[in-house]
Amino acid sequence: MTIAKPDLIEGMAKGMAVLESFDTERQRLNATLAAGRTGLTRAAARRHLLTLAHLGYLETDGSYYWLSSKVLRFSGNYFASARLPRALQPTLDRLSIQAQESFSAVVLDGDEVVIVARSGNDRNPGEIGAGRVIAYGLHMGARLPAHATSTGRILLAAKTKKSFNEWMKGRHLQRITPFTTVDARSFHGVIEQVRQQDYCIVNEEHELGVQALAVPLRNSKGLTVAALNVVASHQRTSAAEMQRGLLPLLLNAARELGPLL
Amino acid sequence: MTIAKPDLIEGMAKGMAVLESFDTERQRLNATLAAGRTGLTRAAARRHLLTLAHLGYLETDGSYYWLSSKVLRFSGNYFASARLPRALQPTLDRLSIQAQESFSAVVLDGDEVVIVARSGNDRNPGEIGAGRVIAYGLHMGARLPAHATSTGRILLAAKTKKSFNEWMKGRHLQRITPFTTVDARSFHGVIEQVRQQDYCIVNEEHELGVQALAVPLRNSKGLTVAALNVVASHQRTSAAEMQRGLLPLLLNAARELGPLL
DNA sequence: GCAAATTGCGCGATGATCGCCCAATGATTC
DNA sequence: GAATCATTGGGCGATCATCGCGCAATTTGC
Repeated sequence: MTIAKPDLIEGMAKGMAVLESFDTERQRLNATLAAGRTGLTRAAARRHLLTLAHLGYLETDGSYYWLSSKVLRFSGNYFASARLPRALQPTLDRLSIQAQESFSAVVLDGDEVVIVARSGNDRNPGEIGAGRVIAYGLHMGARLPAHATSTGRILLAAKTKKSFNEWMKGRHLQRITPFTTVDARSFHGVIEQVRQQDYCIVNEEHELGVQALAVPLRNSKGLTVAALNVVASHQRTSAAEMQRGLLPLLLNAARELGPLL
Repeated sequence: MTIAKPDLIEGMAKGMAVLESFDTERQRLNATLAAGRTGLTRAAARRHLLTLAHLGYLETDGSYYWLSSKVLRFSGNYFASARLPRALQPTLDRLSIQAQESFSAVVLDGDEVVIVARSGNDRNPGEIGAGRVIAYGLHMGARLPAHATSTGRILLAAKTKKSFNEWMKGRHLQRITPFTTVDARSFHGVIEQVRQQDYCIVNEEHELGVQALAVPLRNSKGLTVAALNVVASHQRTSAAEMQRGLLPLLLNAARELGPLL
């Protein structure tokens, strides 16, 4: 897939780049900004923005552009078609009711994990309309850095050593919090440990005050297809408690889900 | 937006058509099928499929293609940027806990409504892994026909009469269940009634055994920006009960949300 | 109120995309 | 089993959509 033949549509690639340039940091763009973010010329960016707006994927006030709800078509179709999220969602819902915690299932996409199913009432009660309404920004389709998350480490540990080494090759692990493991040698050790215990606890390496516990989801052939995790407040729950109270829950769910994946 | 200038990128429009041709009915396509669904030539469809696969939006086994989890980037970015779903989600979560029912917020997109926020535990307990795991297929980004849904009718009733008439112009209302209103004259009456009562109950016109109650969500300027609804089993809850028990809840939520929209 | 910077957009040149066509593969029938 | 038919993968030259330059209009800064 990495090898590009001379019969690839360039206009489409640029358009997708434009559409992706609307990310969490920059949600409203004009032609100049989009050109800057995508590397296109201003004129090209303008044409692509106009086209995308014409097609309904962007809304515009004439000079600035932003994503419209039409982009949800894709995720809607994905959720309708992909068996993975459909198979996982009921279990996640059940878990969140049983444990009163927040659960997510993710897959690996490059150096990030993508949330494909989630459940849990982790909004801050009483804070409705205030700053952050979805705690930790964990919505469907959200992407988080693989190296600093429990699920990411599970999925990295599931790679063959060769494939993992390739992934690490020349990679600079970004520091997210003061506790993030950024040293390559240490990180190799961390992954090795995950391989051995077959679960992963990450403590405040991605978000301060948050700790997460993840397990792999393997299909009936033993192939890891996703990772399942639970996040809890660092203050409220200790790592030991997590391991005692939540790990069996996750492992059970993973075992139960195996045949469906 | 409807007027297309001669500086619109055609390749991009075709690519998006290809990407959208993976819908609920057809989830796996090869070049020939995609060409048929989009109206492109087989050669063009093939190039676009290859391009999309190369960019990571599609996965392929060499001949067939299907959506990959990368399409969730867009919805992820949309959820991160759009204030509407962020503002609504906590309220919906609260409602579903209070009422133990399933709530959705939707916006209108052409002749369909798109779910932009939802909550509720409407999975069928004990049916895990069986046929339908997410009851009624109500996932984020799902699209439902506007004319047969409570929310759709709310949003249609919010249009000016002129705009509504344009929407109706030459439209054939599709029958979804034996109870769906398909006669244009009757439908005008239905919408008129929604205008007057400012809420909408729809009974088994979209799915047998399901009844829904919706109210408009208006911003502080009085403009209807979305619709909020609750669905319940027809057997379990009567229309009168819905009106008595759930309508006040919805109206309260709508009033509460007004300033945030 | 003037100058500098930014933005909107027309235009001719160019190269990416078009779809026809052929070969290879798979399906069907006798 | 062989021969025919249907379908698919992919090359090739022509053509037309896209490129980005550059000007005019507009906004910003002082």
